[in-house]
Amino acid sequence: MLRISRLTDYGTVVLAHLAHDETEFASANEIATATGIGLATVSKLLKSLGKSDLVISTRGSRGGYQLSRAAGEISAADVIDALEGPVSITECSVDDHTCDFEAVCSVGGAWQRINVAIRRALQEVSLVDLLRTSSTVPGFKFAGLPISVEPKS
Amino acid sequence: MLRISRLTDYGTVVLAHLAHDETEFASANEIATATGIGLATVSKLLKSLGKSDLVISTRGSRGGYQLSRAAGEISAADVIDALEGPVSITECSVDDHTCDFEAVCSVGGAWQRINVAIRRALQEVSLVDLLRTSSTVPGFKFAGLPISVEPKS
DNA sequence: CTTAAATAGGACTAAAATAGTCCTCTTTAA
DNA sequence: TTAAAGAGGACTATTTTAGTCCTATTTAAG
Repeated sequence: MLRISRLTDYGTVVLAHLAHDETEFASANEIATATGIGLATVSKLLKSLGKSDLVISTRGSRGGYQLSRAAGEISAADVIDALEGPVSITECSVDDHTCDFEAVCSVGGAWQRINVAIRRALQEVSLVDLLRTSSTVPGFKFAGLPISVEPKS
Repeated sequence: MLRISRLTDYGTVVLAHLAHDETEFASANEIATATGIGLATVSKLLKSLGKSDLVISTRGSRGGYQLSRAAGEISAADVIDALEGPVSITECSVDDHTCDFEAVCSVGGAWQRINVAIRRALQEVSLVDLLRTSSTVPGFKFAGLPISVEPKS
């Protein structure tokens, strides 16, 4: 447990596609086809990512999405923030301390420190790292046949 | 987001109580009273913590719970493992890679590295740290009156 | 100037996880 | 023998999450 939601995971895949497509521009449809994630879901993700300025959208016919900045400048923390809201490991560490048990709670501050440590780990990994790793895990096979890790549309 | 469940948070409070009670022994009832968490919930937590050998139970009248080892030897990771199962930031990093999208997924390994970093952060914080922090956050007040951070039963 | 391909923004539903409660059984001290 | 505890589950309600769908807007191209 202690995991990111599946949508956030997908969001990373979507961003990775954009980071890695040589044109660095693609429609939701293209991304859905390339990644195997449903169009509606990809679309929803891209809208959220747009609100957080991780992608830039172009509307209208021939529209699509592109990364708002270099892949190296987008961290895992950015993605989680965009799709799940700010990282905070406990409820009480989220906003202005509205925990009912605060008076009685003998825990507390240490979670904040853990939070900082986790956040640092998440900030130190960028989309580039996420891509680089995948290329070092080659040779996936299906039914005995090697298949492309990144199907080009 | 990316947070531990509320029950895990409570679990930490429960363990902190045991770590900090000078007798280091208490019944579920006493802990519930002291912490303000419902008895049934405390009871459930302690049962789970017992299964993972973080606490030792004594059955029968005058029974109760105590920590199975020194508070310094119980890490936040232990608590999360006990109450939520092993930490793994993505679904695909959990067990034997049963992700449907693996063929198409260009992400992957980097999450594992993040996972390791998070786990390390969680392992480096023990119950002792969780307690120590609370004592450095003194002077909590309710309705203008300072109240004890740890109400003795 | 019309059409088709896109994104924007929500509303909505179904499924899954979570929190919390409750019941029955066993153990053990008094 | 009784009462106070824990053990182990079953169960329910709530909340969160995932996924879909609908309508409006934007824009390139014919």
